[in-house]
Amino acid sequence: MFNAVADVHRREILDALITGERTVGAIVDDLALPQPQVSKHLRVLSEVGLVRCRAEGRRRLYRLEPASLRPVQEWLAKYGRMVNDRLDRLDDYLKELQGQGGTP
Amino acid sequence: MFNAVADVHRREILDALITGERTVGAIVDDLALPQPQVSKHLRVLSEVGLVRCRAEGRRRLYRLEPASLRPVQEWLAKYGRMVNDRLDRLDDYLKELQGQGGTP
DNA sequence: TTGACATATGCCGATAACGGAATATAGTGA
DNA sequence: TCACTATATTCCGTTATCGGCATATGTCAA
Repeated sequence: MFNAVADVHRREILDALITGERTVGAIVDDLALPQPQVSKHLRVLSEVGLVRCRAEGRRRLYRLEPASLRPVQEWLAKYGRMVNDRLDRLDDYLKELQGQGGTP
Repeated sequence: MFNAVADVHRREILDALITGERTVGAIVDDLALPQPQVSKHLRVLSEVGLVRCRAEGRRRLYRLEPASLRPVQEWLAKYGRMVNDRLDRLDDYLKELQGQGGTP
């Protein structure tokens, strides 16, 4: 799951699916990646449940299954307040400023 | 960055640092990992800025730098509403229920 | 059925990641 | 200085990953 999201191209594929269902070919065009690679990445994303496939004629429509991102979101949530709260680093900033002196 | 977080042990190390600064030895004890591995993981985390090191005598105190998680958080935020919004999957649930019938 | 299109799969080579064991470095106290 | 503790680094073997290419599978259209 975390691993699936760790790959840039996989994230790009997910991003491309935000707007809705998309054909493999459409994704290929969007990302300018070779088609076999896109298929392989879609397979990985599919295996971890981040994406779902629906066949329509000879094309396959992939769509996001964003609920599968919840583990990531939940893990991140533990840090969420700290990430946003810039006051956490205020003392660090002060220390750094003191260490460097006012004018370089 | 995403890669650093993709590793289970690295996530565990980060988790161990949530409560505050910690010695390498303390982390080793917490996670029951061999010390060289912990040091290596800390190096990786350090290189992407997720963690900061402070020397005190012969020990090194590592602490979180949670602001470095912001890229992850921002990327995830694009899906955030969908992840939480269970209504997104309502139609899926309905379809599944219809497909399975009421009583197995 | 044949041929064109859409997608998936298999195979290969290069490279990176991870774990393990040994060892190096650095600080501490006698 | 010497021994000891704490941490980092190196080397190595194994395994996973990714990209590229070729090819298989399946589907439409005529």
